[in-house]
Amino acid sequence: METTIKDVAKYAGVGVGTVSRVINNEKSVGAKTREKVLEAMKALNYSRNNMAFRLRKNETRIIALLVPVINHPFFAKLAYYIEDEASKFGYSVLLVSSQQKVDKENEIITRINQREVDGAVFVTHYMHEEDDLLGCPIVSIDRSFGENIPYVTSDNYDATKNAIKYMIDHGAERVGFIGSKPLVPSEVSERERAYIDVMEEYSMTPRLVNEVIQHGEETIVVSDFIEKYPDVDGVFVSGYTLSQVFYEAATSLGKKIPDEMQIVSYDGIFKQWGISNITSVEQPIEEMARQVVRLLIKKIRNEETCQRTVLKTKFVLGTTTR
Amino acid sequence: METTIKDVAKYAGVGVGTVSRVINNEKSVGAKTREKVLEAMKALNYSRNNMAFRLRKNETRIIALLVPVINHPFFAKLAYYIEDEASKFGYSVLLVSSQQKVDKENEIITRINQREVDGAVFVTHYMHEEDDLLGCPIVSIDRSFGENIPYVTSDNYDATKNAIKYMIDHGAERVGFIGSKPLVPSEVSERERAYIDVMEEYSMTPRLVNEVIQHGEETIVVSDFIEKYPDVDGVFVSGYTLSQVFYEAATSLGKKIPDEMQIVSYDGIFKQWGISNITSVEQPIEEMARQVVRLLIKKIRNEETCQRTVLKTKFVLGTTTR
DNA sequence: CTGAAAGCGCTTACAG
DNA sequence: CTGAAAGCGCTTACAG
Repeated sequence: METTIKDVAKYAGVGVGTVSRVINNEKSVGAKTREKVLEAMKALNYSRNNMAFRLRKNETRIIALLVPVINHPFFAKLAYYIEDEASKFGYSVLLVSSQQKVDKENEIITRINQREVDGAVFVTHYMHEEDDLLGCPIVSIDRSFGENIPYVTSDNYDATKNAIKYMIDHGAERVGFIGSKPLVPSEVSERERAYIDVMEEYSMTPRLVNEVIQHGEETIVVSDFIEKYPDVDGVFVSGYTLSQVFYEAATSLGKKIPDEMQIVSYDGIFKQWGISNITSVEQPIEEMARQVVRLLIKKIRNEETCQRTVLKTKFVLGTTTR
Repeated sequence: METTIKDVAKYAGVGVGTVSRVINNEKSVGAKTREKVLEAMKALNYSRNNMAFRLRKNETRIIALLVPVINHPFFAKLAYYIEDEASKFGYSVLLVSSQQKVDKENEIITRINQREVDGAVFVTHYMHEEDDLLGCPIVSIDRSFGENIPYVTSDNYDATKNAIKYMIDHGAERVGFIGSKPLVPSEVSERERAYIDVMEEYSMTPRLVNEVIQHGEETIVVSDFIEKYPDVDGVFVSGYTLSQVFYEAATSLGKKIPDEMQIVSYDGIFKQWGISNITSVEQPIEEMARQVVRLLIKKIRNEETCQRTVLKTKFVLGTTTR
């Protein structure tokens, strides 16, 4: 039905090998022969069957992107740049949302082992045995699954420290921290550590809530925090959704921002999404995306990679700090 | 290197056909034989090479999703539900951002013709010859490329009409319309038509800007509009980004909303993205996504499909109407 | 119930 | 420069 290399060969009166060579632009083909083949291809409207190509070459030229949800500013932006970067290397991106379900994650791991993809970017919240993950090269963001899995992250510790000090320098005296505790060892935990260190350095009492938060439970955690620490006048919020919820909760409680309460968020800025103007530590998402793809390509090609890449964040002033 | 069906067969002391039958859960295999094969598979840590499988079956079990950008609430949400629905049918989603570039779109069309995917969802703004698009089944959103390409849309005309009447009923006397004109015939144009019809019905003067807007140019168009029609007291904004920009511009111009100016947006609501509370015609994105996938699966299976599917929107009151 | 063989559409040594 | 042939790892009639 579909025209194959054989049809083209017959039409052009050459062998299939020759057709293949023309398709792949090999120089070792006579001008006249090439001409004939090209004509035949056009006449028969031939296009290569990539499934066969891939089987033969044993590569899919596809990488998987596993995110908790794509429907989220951070991951959507990440996906955008990952796709863009991957396409520069001739790779396509298979999108997989784990929906924060562990079996969904395992499903994709199975498919990786079945060589549906040449490699994968893992942005995920569950534990996996490193051994299960060796079906293909993997890179990750913000966390490591093991020695063989490089990852990209941002300067969580320093950035958080600076952000908190900024609030203190600008008058905050009772600074709190609210975050969603990662389920697994993750660089995100550095934010909490930074907070605690600053509190110690300034001899301030920590006002800290850092729990495992399920998607949708942000509101509860925020009200708990506000109830527990009604006197805070500066808050570091770790994470985008949380910062949105916190901002809304604080304003609807009648807090004057930033006069009565300052807010800084890690990851709170998505101007293009029309989101409110919270002072934020902005992650270099584009750069993270591109780096992670380049790392993955290197892994696929069996080249040396750096196990941990730390990128610089940017402190962006909004209207929620003095 | 990787263990194949042959290795398993040898290990289990059976033929490769038998192994294949076990893998595919065919009943016609003796219990003991099955046992042996299963053991061998486990012992050798076998997993099927899907590239070979696909070549043999002539299907990739992948569908492509072509969007202008994934980094946008509407498309991200769409992608989320498309992936979810597709996975129910055993399909994966290949993500392709056209970045609003016509050559990027053509690139993916080529790849479709190369049988990288079994089908595609096209959400795109450029013209394409229907003939070029017949490499595999395609479905679309909001527009039709031709008789062979079914699409899903929302009730643009009725919803817009109702929304505008709502503003008029609530006191608006000089109602404007601002939108981004589609480059191609699209159901989105029904919004403009609805606006014009209402203006006529009420004998009101149209205050209309509907241009082709490049990504990033929204601000200019909005200021043009405001300059051109400084007296509007009600505006229908077609599209998400535009509505964000418009809302910001209006407030920063000191317009009292909704007292001096009402705003209704098509597609302006993305609560989970922390976006402001604009009265909106809300598209049933989840349902659109699921329908579009089901249509595509039907096309792939050569079943009958409905060429045009119209889904109901919801009018959601926010704080920008009286 | 099971094995040997053909074939999916390509690529790639191997000869010439 | 080019053709015939083997083979990528599967599935699936075909015989038995």
